[in-house]
Amino acid sequence: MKIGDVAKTTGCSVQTIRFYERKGLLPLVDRSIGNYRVYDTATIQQLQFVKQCRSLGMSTAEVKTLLDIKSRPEQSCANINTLVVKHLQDVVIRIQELQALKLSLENMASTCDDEKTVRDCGILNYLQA
Amino acid sequence: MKIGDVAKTTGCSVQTIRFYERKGLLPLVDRSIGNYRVYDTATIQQLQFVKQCRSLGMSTAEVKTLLDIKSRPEQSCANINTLVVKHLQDVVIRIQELQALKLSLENMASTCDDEKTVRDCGILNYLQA
DNA sequence: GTAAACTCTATACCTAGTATAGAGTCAAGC
DNA sequence: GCTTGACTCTATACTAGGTATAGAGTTTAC
Repeated sequence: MKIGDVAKTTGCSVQTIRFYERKGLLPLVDRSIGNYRVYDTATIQQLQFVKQCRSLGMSTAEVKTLLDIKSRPEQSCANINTLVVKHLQDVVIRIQELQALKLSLENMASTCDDEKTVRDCGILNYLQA
Repeated sequence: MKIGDVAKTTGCSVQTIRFYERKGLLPLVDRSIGNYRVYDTATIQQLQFVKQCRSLGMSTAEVKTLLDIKSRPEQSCANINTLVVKHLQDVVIRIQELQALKLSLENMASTCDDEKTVRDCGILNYLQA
């Protein structure tokens, strides 16, 4: 399978696939005579794994860590749990931050309507306070 | 006031202040004989305005737009409201995305504990499905 | 045989800063 | 007057996670 086909199959762009390879999230695959990348099933599955992790908001560093752990199937999976729980905590914190932000913005938005001049704008007043 | 004092006063770093100047969020201020930036009160207030907007999650482009509008005090402030409401909507959408993400992560985390091997890890299984 | 579609590498761009290097400036102490 | 340390200057490189190009080579269809 060539990179364009892999892109269609997985929904990742061709550039993104090459980017993941450079980042070490995908192995250096074999090349054809014309120097085209040739993908095997295992690598395509790994790309789907990476994509899934990324869609769950993990950083490439986190994904790389997971891939490392994944390559040692006999060991304990405790550090996988740790990583996921840590990531989950980060998401919870981010949600809290954004909810606080939302309150501030709603607060601010309520101080003005469309029928004032810039000089008398409640929002601008809020922002300057 | 020199840039270091402005940094202390506002809580922005010296580099960030210069960065904002380059981005057009701050004017090109006067220079001393030794080519040091000399800040007046209005510019310091503008920096505080920028900082406040940024702390509300606005992009520098949004802040620049606000500054532009702010400079025409006689006009209607309708587009300020529009900008803020749009930004608020973005925040709400982001919160929803993160909440969906949180559910997925919790779901995934619940499929495994620390007492399995990597081979049998519920989380990895989930990520590969 | 040629044209279109594909792939290759390398490089630049994006956001919102942060972190350096190397040079110049200023104020205090001696 | 001279040195030392703290400050400032510009320019450049780096971060994450890609995206977008340029210019060259390859493959495929007709």
